[in-house]
Amino acid sequence: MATSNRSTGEALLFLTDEQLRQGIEAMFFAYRGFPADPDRILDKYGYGRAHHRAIHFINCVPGTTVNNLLHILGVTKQSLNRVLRSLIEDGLVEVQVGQKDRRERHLYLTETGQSLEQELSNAQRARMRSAYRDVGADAVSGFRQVLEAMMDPEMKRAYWKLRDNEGMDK
Amino acid sequence: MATSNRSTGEALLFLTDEQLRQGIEAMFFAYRGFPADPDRILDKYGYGRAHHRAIHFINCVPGTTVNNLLHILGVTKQSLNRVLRSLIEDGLVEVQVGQKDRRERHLYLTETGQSLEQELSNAQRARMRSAYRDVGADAVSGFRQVLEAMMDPEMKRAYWKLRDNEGMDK
DNA sequence: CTTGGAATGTCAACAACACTGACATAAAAT
DNA sequence: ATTTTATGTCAGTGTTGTTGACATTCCAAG
Repeated sequence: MATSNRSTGEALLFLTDEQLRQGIEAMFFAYRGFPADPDRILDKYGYGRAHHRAIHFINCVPGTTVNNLLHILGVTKQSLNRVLRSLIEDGLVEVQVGQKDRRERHLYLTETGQSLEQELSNAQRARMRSAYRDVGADAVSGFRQVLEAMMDPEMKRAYWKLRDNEGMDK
Repeated sequence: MATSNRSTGEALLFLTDEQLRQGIEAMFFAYRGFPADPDRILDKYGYGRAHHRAIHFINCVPGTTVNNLLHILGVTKQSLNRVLRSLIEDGLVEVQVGQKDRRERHLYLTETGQSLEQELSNAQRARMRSAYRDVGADAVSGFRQVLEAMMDPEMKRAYWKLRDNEGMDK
């Protein structure tokens, strides 16, 4: 099991139940305030976190299909549809019927949608940036490593798929 | 808008919008699967995440008052009360009227409650332990540093208060 | 002792966001 | 021609959060 834990002494101190519990609680408290800044903005427009998530990932992968978005977000089509409908009605999201497969609906942010995305994004990045700056590059690297190691294989795939898609156009 | 830090060179590469966005998404995907293992256990008992959180922190700070728990969890008394009521009815949580101030209700886990807490805790720790082991102590340290830097001041206080309370008895 | 306020509990109504199940439509695939 | 896939929609339900209103209990100050 252990690779090279000679004495199993303090080499594994960070694996004690106590240390693990603190990590779990750190996740809880960090994530508790994490969406607070975007929430304030969303409130102004009568939207919730579900709208934010949809906007975020449509911006990330412009032209994504409904089905793809479903899997990224991990919700049912009924749940997503409710959110999408209001975003489309309000002119933040544009739907384009697929050219190759006309069953598919490709989703894009309108200019209005992009503008809200920027507003939300800036708010959320500000918190992250401030935290990153406080701790330095090495800590950030560790942060990312642990998060990626914590993901379910399925979610890790979604995460990397997004990173690969970056800069790609349809 | 662009955070190209040409003058400062690559020293601040981890502060680019792109890097920050990836950090945000890493948080999203990691937290998405984070409560999955406990959720499966809670389902068996007909409980939800709110019950888990209450159980977790009552276990952490035995004898905590309702009001204190309220602030830790960041919910209203009505919301917490619904959860507590079912936990008390089911015999997982015991209420003790305060001796000094008899308005206060001090909360404790019963043996049954502790047993469920262990079951949940073990499941959640397993994921965390596996992630920690994969990345090593340095990354874990960075992980914790970033999370703590991300917390709201109020939540940081709650977090440290819990850590101080450790090992204390009433 | 009376009054005020704090801590708690309870009831009702409501909203956001998730779920399931059922059904409809259009179009691709076989 | 039939099946499968992608999507949308309707109805119902559940968890978890919210406000607002009101009652109870009890400490503390006047």
